[in-house]
Amino acid sequence: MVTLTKLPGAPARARPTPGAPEPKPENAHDRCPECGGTLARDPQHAEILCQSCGLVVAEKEIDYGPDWRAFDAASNERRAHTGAPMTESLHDYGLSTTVGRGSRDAMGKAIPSSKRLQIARMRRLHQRTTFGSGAERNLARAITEIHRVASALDVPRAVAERGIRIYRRAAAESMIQGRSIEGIAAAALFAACRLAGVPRDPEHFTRASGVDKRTLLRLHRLLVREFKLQEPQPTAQDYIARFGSKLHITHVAEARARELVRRADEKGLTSGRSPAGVAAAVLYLGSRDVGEPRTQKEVAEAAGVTEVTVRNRARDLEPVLDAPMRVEPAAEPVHN
DNA sequence: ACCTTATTCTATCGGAT
DNA sequence: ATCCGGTAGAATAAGGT
Repeated sequence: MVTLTKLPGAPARARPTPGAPEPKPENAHDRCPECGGTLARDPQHAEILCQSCGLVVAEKEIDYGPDWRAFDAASNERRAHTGAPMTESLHDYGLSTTVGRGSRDAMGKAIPSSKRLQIARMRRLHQRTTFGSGAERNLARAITEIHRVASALDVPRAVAERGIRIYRRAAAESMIQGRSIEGIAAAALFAACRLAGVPRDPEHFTRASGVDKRTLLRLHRLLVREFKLQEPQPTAQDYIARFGSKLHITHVAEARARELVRRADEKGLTSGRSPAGVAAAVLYLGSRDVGEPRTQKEVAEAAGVTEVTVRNRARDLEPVLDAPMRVEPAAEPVHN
């Protein structure tokens, strides 16, 4: 724990800003004894130093500012001063205690040899009853597995922990019986990835976890159904900006494309279709509508779909084309 | 393990500009 | 020559029995 510093009159700060030693000018009466320059405090290093000559006036200052106080259970948890952080990564959240091995008791007194045997026995029993129970052991196995696969696939730690949380829930609701731990573990991590918006290819999962793709997806569906997990579904709108900029179209064309998607969604013309394909088609039609046409080939390439798909989606969209959003005045003047 | 359904992809062709 | 529009069959996804 870093000792915090605080000068009289300075605002109380409970926590140093991490990574920013921001020396701040202090009050006028705080002057450097050497050069008379302004003093500043550096909470990171618990020092007070002169801004002009760099003299360290005081070190290891005590923070006399108010301590953090907790008024409810939630802040109590956040503001607790002791203990390792809780984590999903250990089967018992890292909160369990164990019987130690030392030859001295908590007060530092030597433990008489007559009691040593008894304590060793307690330790053994304690371990067996906590970690040794079937459910705990399986949970630990699952967590190990999730971490293993997560690191093989470069899944961020926070996402892996979310996967573990899902697994715990599945275990709590007796969904593991009759299914493989590895399978549920992989599916839980897979679901966590999708929920976090960083989906992984099921193929990679299969390779990293040894769970075959079909099983993985089936268990994943089970988890989604049971827990009503809401995965963010990418929409065509999400892709328009990205593909649009690849195609170097103007905002006018992009706006037209968005308008088309909106109308198509209303009429249910996009459901079941790949959002990338829809995005490609509206960009094709939209850019053409506003007089900066792109070929099917170009939009297809930008969207990573084939020209056929562009054509098919474009054909689907015909019903919404009859009321074009005229951005520029009609090109052809009428003579008569 | 096998079957069903829907969608997209690959490959290809003919017509239009 | 390139673009466009359409078709046939393979591949894939998701699902059910």
